[in-house]
Amino acid sequence: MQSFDFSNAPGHLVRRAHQASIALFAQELATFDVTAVQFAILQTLLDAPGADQVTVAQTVALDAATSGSVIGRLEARGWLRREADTQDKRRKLLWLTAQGKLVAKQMQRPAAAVQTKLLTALTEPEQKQLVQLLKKICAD
Amino acid sequence: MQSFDFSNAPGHLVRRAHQASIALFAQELATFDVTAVQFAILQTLLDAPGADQVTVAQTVALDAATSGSVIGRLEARGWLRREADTQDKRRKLLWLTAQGKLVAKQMQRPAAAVQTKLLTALTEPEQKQLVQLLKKICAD
DNA sequence: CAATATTTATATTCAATCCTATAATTTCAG
DNA sequence: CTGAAATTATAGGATTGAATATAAATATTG
Repeated sequence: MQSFDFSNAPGHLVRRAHQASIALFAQELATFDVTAVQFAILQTLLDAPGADQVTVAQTVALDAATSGSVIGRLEARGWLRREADTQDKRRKLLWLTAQGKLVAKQMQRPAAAVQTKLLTALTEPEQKQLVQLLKKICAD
Repeated sequence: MQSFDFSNAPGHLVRRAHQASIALFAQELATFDVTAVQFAILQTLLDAPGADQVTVAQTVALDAATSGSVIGRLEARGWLRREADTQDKRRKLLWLTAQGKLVAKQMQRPAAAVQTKLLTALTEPEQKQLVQLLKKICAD
């Protein structure tokens, strides 16, 4: 009398995989006390210094309200600063601080290790396949 | 000067897939105003009436604190009731109300539709493969 | 049996997440 | 140019989620 088969429901599996990913990230980057989303924002700004919040939110796949609050925490931490855009006064442009740049780079190696460990149960071809399949269902 | 390749990072893809899943669920079950986690708990109790919170939490893959708060909301909504276990007074046993049973069953069809729609971009063999791969990385 | 350890539920705290609304700007249409 | 529409940031509210601490009860060990 099985009501709903969770063990094979992709939605449920994706939630669990996300849980595992977040937990692994926290563990692997414990010294930095940073979350996966915070890391993503820092990396985005490493590549695109001076981006505004909307652009960052889109890059990282967050809505504007969420990115705003995460960015606020990164600012409080001294890893980035917000600067009003003189051209468009609605915008605030984001810049990593020197310390922000430094830690953002230091985080790259452990963050890459997270990706590896997350897939450790899979063979190499399976790993590639999973990434391809996930990309397909995430395509806008 | 690509710092970190998000587009191929499984952690990031899993987060986005989870986002998509949650959004689809909310949309497909809008009439019930229920979340995926709430649905999972209701289904668990349909199969295992009288389970305690720890058992439910394990079944659904949540920690006890989180499941406690979700269950509190379901109770407030009148979909389940908590009953102290006379054998073990630490425990509270959970039972769906008549209304809870009814809506839990009504939710099954749209919830199944979510699973289908989530994988709509994939071919049938790809769908099966994705589920298998996710199960592998979620295995305890 | 008594002291300790474990288990269960809950409260608290923090973060991420989204939604809605609001304020300030900017852009666009007429 | 003026009014309407769109954009940007932010605030507030709700849920999910985990960690930690606590209280109560049960189980285990000496």
